[in-house]
Amino acid sequence: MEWGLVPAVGSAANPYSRESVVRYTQSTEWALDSLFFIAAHGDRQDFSVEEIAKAQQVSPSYLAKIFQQLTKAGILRSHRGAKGGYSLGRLPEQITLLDVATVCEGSIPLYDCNAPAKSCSLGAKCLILSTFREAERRMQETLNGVTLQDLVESMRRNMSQATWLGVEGAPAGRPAEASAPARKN
Amino acid sequence: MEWGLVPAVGSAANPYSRESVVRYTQSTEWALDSLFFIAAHGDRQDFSVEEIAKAQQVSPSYLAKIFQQLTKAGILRSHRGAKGGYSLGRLPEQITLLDVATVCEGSIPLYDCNAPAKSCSLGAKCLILSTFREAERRMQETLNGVTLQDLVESMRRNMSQATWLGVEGAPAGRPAEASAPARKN
DNA sequence: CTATTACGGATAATTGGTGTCCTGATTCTC
DNA sequence: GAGAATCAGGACACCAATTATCCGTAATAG
Ligand code: SF4
Ligand code: SF4
Repeated sequence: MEWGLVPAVGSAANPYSRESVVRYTQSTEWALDSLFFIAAHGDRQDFSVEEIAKAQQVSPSYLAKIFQQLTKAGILRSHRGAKGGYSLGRLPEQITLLDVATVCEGSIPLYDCNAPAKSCSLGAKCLILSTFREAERRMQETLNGVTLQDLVESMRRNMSQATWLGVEGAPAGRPAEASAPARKN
Repeated sequence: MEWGLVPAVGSAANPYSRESVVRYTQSTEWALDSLFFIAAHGDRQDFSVEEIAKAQQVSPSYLAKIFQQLTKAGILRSHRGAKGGYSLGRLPEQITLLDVATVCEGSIPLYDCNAPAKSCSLGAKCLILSTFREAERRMQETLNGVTLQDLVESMRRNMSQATWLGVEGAPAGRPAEASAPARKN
C-alpha cells in the first residue's frame, strides 16, 4: 500500500481536480444490492421492483431500467403479469460481481488512446496500453472471484442477528418467508 | 480471460447501456503521453505547453490546466517567463503511471455505497466493499509498477526507427536534440 | 522595457449518468 | 372475459462532471 506519493490534488477551490472519476456507477451498486437482497431470501421468487426499491430506498423507475438490463443479460429472470416479478436467472454461485458490473457499466475498456488522431505508431507495442490492460485484467479477475452465494454466506457468518435491508440474518436453512407465493408487503 | 459470460448489453438502441464508464479520462491520456514525450527527449528542459499540445494535436488551453495539476503534484516542474516551460519534476524512474493517474483522476474510490442512506448494517464486514477494494488495490499495484523510464526503454526497444509524436527512436545514449537550450519548433 | 510563458479564475459547451412518465404487453385472479 | 398487477421499453427532462476557451496577472530572459 501507500502509493500516495502524490499530494492528491483535491482542493475544493480548483474545479479541475476530480473527486472520483474512475468509479463504478450507482447503477452497479443498486444492482448488486438488489441481487444480494434476492439471493439472501433463499428460493423465494417473483420480487417486484417496487418491493426491492423500497427496501433500498431508491427510485423504482430507475431501478426498473437496471433490472431490464440484468434480465437481458440473463442474470435476472422476469415474470410478467399480476403476481409477477423478478427472480435470479441462474444459481447464486453462478453470478459473479464482474457479471453484474459488466452489465451495468458496459465492456469497460479502462483506458484507451486516440492513436489514430495522433502521430503515434506504437500501437500494440505501447507499454502504457498494455499496462492498463493488465490492470484491468487483474481488477476483473478479482471481481470474478466472488459470487452472490459468497455474499450470502459471508453475511450469514458475520451477522447472525442483525438485519440488512429487511433480511433477517436467517439460519442456513431457509429464510423467513418461505418458498412459494403469498407475498405481503 | 473470457469472463464474457454476460451478453454485453451494449445495443445502440438502448440509452441505458453504458459504453464505458469505469474508465480513465482523456486528461490522464494527455498527461501520460505528454510526460512520455518529455521523458523521451532525455534531459532537454523547458517544454512549452504549446509545443507539446501541437505534437499531440490536442487543445493547448486544456492541456495547460492538466500541466498545472501535475506541477502542483510535483510531477512536473514549471519555469515561468520567456524561454520558460515545463520539465519533469523528478527522475523518470520515479514517476509511475499510478502517480499520474492519481493526479488526473483523484483519489479513485472504485466503489462506494451509500450505506448511511440504507438500512444496511454490514459496514466494514461487507464482502462487496472488500472485494472492490481488493480489485482497486490490484489495479493500482499494476499501474504503480511501470515508470516513465520503463516507457522510454520499451519504446527504444520496440521501434528503433519509427517515430512517435515527433520523437525519433533514438539510440540508447541521448536523443536527437541534445541536452541544452536552443529549442526550435 | 518587451516579448514570452506559466498561473489561475470565470465561464461556456458537451457528454453521460440519473430519474420520470406514459403506452403497451403479458399474466394472474375472479 | 374483465380487471388488476407487473414487466418492457421509448421519449424526455435534469443534473453533474469533463472538456474547452478566454483573459488578466505574474514572472523571467534578453
Ligand atoms: S503512446 Fe501508447 S497511449 Fe499514447 S498514443 Fe501511442 S499507443 Fe496510444
Ligand atoms: S451490502 Fe455492502 S455495499 Fe450494499 S449497502 Fe451494505 S455495506 Fe454497502
